[in-house]
Amino acid sequence: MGYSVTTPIFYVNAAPHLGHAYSTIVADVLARHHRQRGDDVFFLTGTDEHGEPVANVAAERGITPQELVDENAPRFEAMGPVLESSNDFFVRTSDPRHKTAVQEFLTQVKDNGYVYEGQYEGWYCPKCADFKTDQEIAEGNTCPIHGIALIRESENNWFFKLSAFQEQLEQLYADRPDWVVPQSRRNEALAFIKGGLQDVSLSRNAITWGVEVPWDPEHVFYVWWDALLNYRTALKFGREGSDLTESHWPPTHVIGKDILKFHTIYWPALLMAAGLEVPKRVMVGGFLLVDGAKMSKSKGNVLDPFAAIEQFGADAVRFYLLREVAFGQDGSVSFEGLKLRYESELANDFGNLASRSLAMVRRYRDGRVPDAALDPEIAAAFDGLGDAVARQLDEGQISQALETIWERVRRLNRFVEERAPWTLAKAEKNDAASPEALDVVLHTLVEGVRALGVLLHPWLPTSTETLLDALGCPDLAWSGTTLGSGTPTTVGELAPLFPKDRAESSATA
RNA sequence: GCCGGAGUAGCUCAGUCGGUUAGAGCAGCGGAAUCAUAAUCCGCGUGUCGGGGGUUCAAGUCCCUCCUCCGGCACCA
Repeated sequence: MGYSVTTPIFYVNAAPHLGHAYSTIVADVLARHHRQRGDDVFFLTGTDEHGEPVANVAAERGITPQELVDENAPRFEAMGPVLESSNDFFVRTSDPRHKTAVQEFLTQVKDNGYVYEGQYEGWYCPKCADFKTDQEIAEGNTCPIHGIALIRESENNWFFKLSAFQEQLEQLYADRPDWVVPQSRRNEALAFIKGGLQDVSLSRNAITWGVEVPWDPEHVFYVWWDALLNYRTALKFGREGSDLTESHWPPTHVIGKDILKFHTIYWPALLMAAGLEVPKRVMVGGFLLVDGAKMSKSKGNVLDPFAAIEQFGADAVRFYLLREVAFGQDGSVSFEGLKLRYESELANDFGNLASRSLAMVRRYRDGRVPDAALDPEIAAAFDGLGDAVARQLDEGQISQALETIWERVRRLNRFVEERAPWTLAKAEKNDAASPEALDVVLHTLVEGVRALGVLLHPWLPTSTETLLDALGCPDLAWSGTTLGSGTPTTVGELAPLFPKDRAESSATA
């Protein structure tokens, strides 16, 4: 079954930062999870390269827009491997294949009767050669960049008939209440729709850095339409030798709350205008805050994801961001918080659970996992777990899914204390007990740790593979989340998955 | 201003259709144990469930009102 998941495509004007990394990690968790389920996954990310801001920066630097984006896009592409992102393709909107597909798509929308010519009126800066939005206008009706007075101007413009989709959009939200998650964002979008939709401009003729309107070459498409269409166009050429347009539509989108309107109103309307199915689901994330304020470079207190990864590893940073901040809400992150969760949860809870489990099998059974029954209490605690986690991920409850799994991490540590294998081992030595009791404990424990490795793989891709290799059970298939389905027979050496000395060295922040 | 959401232990939050002594994690204090990365486990909270009023046999959970905070209110990538 085809499954496609996307991040927003990143605007190449600035350098990659934590926010970009966050969206990528969330989408990667979904992508990896679906691969485990056996889906044919296409995970797409990329860069948005057109529009006025890029053209402006290029002009200031005396280079062409294309030169600028060719310089910046690779920095975003390079972020993927650092984060252990498993994206299948990296789309760039300046790619000629994308541009052609955008033109075809929007021509179809026009042929379907949803595009017309009209007048766009607004405040215009002659130096920027573009219109300013109300929020952009500086004191005294001046340009925020050039400080000169803005003039009221209008230009011929192609419009998209958004208003024609008022009812269909309302129907969509009524039929599929969880189309946009979390609920609060869905309500926000719906309220906007109910407020009455006006048509929106589809093109600009004041600027040239964009995709040319095929039926009116003086215009380029307004960058948002061009950008949104990447989700569709990349399916054509994103996988060498095959066209995924049919098999991988509709996609699941991961976005940030700042681009809600484009993805939950404009985008589905545009797809309706083309006669296509709307996205499967839009998962809306919040902002990561530093000291309670939105991150800003000027504050200099930003948690630098790349420095953090260098010290703690990608797994730890992925885990931390998704664990600390409830997906969908704003949340504060810090270097101290990362260190705390690394030590208490990754090293002490999970890493140490793996260490102690394997160590006991080696110590008491020479590294051979005894063939025995599963402890009924632990079997019950794991019953239905894979399905529960899968359901939570499908519903965008990324944080809850991780918590659901973590309850079992704690449960297994408690199990060790309850059964005290070391006591059973002593009793066995004194011929006071049969080996069966200890066999059951060790077998259950190792099997539980293996299942956790499969369950946690989307969040901790590298360390879970190390763990599963040590158990001789590298299979990541989601069916392996069922207790008793894997059953390691021997255990190998396992170095600490999350060594504490990594947390020792001082913070770079 | 209008619309929406939220205000629960020091911190971050769960609390399903209203129903037994309001929960978890973290931090703190005390203890047990020793398989393990000095890692784990157990015990310990007199919390005005934002204030006030109301409905009900019964309200964190419904209604009203006030206070505080956040988000949205159209073309910002």
